Amino acid sequence: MGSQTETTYSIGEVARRSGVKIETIRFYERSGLLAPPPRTTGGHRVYSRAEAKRLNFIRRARELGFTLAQVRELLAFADERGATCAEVERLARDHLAEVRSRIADLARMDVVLSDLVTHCAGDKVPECPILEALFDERDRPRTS
Amino acid sequence: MGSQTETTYSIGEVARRSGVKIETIRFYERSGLLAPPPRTTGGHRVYSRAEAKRLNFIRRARELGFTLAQVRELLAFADERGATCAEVERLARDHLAEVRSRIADLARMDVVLSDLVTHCAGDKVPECPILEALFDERDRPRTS
DNA sequence: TATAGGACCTGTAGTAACTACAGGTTCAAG
DNA sequence: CTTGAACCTGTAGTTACTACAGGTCCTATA
Repeated sequence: MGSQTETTYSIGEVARRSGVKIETIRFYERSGLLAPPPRTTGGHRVYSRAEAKRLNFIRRARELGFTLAQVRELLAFADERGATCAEVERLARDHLAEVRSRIADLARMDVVLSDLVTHCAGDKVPECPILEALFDERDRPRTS
Repeated sequence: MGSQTETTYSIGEVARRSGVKIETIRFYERSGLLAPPPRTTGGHRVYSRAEAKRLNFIRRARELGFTLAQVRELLAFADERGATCAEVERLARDHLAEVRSRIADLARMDVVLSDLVTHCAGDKVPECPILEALFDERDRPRTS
């Protein structure tokens, strides 16, 4: 029974180390992404180095645009330490496809908006071409 | 007092014509984007052609990624029929900048994700390079 | 040891922009 | 007059947090 000196952190410390805000950490705990940590006698959360790593993982995945549901899946794969690499890859590929489709959507908006703002010749015109264009009835989504 | 024959529409008709769902129309009314329309004696909403145009405007603006707050502003400009073209242009330019910044964010995600998925060599590896990379502590956001 | 004040606690409500009910009422066709 | 589609209100759920309010705890200093 050697008394191991394990480094522990308060929620504020773990927040600083992982780059995830305190409120968000508590939110992740409520959401089941993080196991409820042990507490001090006074009720303060006590974290180990492992939680900091886990939070870092979550932050990185979120920065890459994974949803929390996807992060949950990724963490499940990571937890079950098995030959699930192919599934992780599929998840990442699906997400990449999603990201590209969002880029395509935004690129379309860019084209139309760029066109609109170039047609706006200062404030000399009584009728604003931008407003006109928006009132226009073209491009109704197809009614299936 | 010539009795004018004004075409009127039910909420369902106006929804079909504008491409905005019924629930969304009611939501827009609650949100103050649409004035509460007159009702039949039974309480059903009665719309005129003008509301259909307005809804079409909202839909087009939303498709271009304007927020409802921005749509509210655009509609206010359109309502006050004045020399506010420059302000409309500013709003559109600001939004265009926002769209481009979102594209840049997504493009960065694309780069990292593409890199991750190419490093994943099927299921032959015991340790998944994607998970490894996510656990990695690089790229912490700067603590100001 | 007392105390100040920063860090922490819970629980609730707010954000954006809808969407999805439940449980009713009205309208229009036959 | 009856049926059933369309409409009505009001509330709650979604995503991923963020922002309180109103407390309690921890720790460094005097």
